[in-house]
Amino acid sequence: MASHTVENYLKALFALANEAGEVGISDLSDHLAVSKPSVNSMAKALQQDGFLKYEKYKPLKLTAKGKKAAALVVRKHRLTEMFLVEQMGFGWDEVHDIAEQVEHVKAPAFFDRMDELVGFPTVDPHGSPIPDAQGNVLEIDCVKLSECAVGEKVSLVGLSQSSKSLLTFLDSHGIALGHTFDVRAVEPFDGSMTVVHQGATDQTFSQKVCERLLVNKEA
Amino acid sequence: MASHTVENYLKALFALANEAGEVGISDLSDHLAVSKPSVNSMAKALQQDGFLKYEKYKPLKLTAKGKKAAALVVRKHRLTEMFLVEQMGFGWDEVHDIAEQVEHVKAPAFFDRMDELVGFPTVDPHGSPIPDAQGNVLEIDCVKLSECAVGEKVSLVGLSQSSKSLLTFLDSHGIALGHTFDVRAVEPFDGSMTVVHQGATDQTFSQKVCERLLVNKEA
DNA sequence: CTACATTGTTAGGGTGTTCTAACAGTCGAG
DNA sequence: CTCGACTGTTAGAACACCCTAACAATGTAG
Repeated sequence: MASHTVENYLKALFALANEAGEVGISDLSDHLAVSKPSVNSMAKALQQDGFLKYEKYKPLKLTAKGKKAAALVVRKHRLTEMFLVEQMGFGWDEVHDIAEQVEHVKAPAFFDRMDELVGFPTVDPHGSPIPDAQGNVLEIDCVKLSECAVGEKVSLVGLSQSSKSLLTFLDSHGIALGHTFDVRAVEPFDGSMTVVHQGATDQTFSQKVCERLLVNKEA
Repeated sequence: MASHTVENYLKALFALANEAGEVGISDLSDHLAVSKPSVNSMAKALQQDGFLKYEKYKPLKLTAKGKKAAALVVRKHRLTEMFLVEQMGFGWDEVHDIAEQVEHVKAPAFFDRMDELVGFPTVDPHGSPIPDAQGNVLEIDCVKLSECAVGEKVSLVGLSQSSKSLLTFLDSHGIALGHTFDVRAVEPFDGSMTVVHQGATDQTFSQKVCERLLVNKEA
């Protein structure tokens, strides 16, 4: 139903709205690498189709219909990533770009079969939740590693805005989802943290890295 | 490189040119369900890009570049079909429409991995040859069942223009690639043929069906 | 409260792909 | 050899999406 382009706008809206709920034209313009006038006119079109609430000079807000449509695109993206990793043997740092394209396929059966073959997962290879077939998204209970205090023991459950370079960095340090960290020290000067990885090796991460690691405080 | 649309034109050109080598504007117009003026202007564009030789009022001819590009699209399509059947458990009658969309993905690694996972096949689930990565197409040695004479023993190696309804028909008669037929009788009135299927059951097919079944005379 | 930086909007234009309506060329049947 | 049927072409317009240039609104810092 929705074009390639519309799906991409919805996905971006969904991603940017996560916390705020509201998105500015410029945010979208940056995120999609498209000019502001383009976003502006697309905003009008999306409102026309009932995906968006839009008033001049006001931030954009997805409607219920828009949220659902966006979640279903995200679902296709994340199921594809999961399938690429689990069934096709790709690395978690290789799958994003491929999924970006496959997600636009219009064939529910294709994604349903992927879902089945990877065992109905709830999170993708980067720990992001996979919306269900109705477009409902499960919230994951986690905090940024950068917000943890010395002495806490946590495990990695996800990444915020995983990028290829972050994934490569993590790979090169032998870090994967589910791994544990004991927070040993936080450097007040630059916010870098020293942790014990998997109860074995000491590693130090910059604040930039720590802000991207989503962890779960262990029971 | 080539857009979605261009890939579809190339694929159609490739399919229609198989025997003739030359294709009329109207053929493409019918095959792609697009108006003749649209085909006309696309023909000019494709020539501009060196995919096509086009002169006013003359049939269209793919150049070497065009043939290769087309073969590579067909390769993506057929590899996808093979993957859908072999790895994802779809029926041979379900895969065409999905592959039609997946074939446009621009990610060589994705198709290379499919190729590997299904064991570098040379034909797709309908017996059509899969062009290699350089765009070379292997010719398959076969004739139409309708051209066989009484007494011949043949095996099914492919289908010409497999459509969903043909595949469903074959499924419902328990017929699959590799199955054997002994030609028992040819009805002169309507060209229908009676054969022994898999050395066991007698079946009668209309001429329409027999023209679509590509078979190999057994050694 | 004004001034500037940021953000958003309008106007106008470009490309790719499609269409319909009208016209022109080609080719076979008589 | 002409006529009609078919095939192909031109002209003109639409839609989706993108852009730049110029202008307007907003909101914050002094």
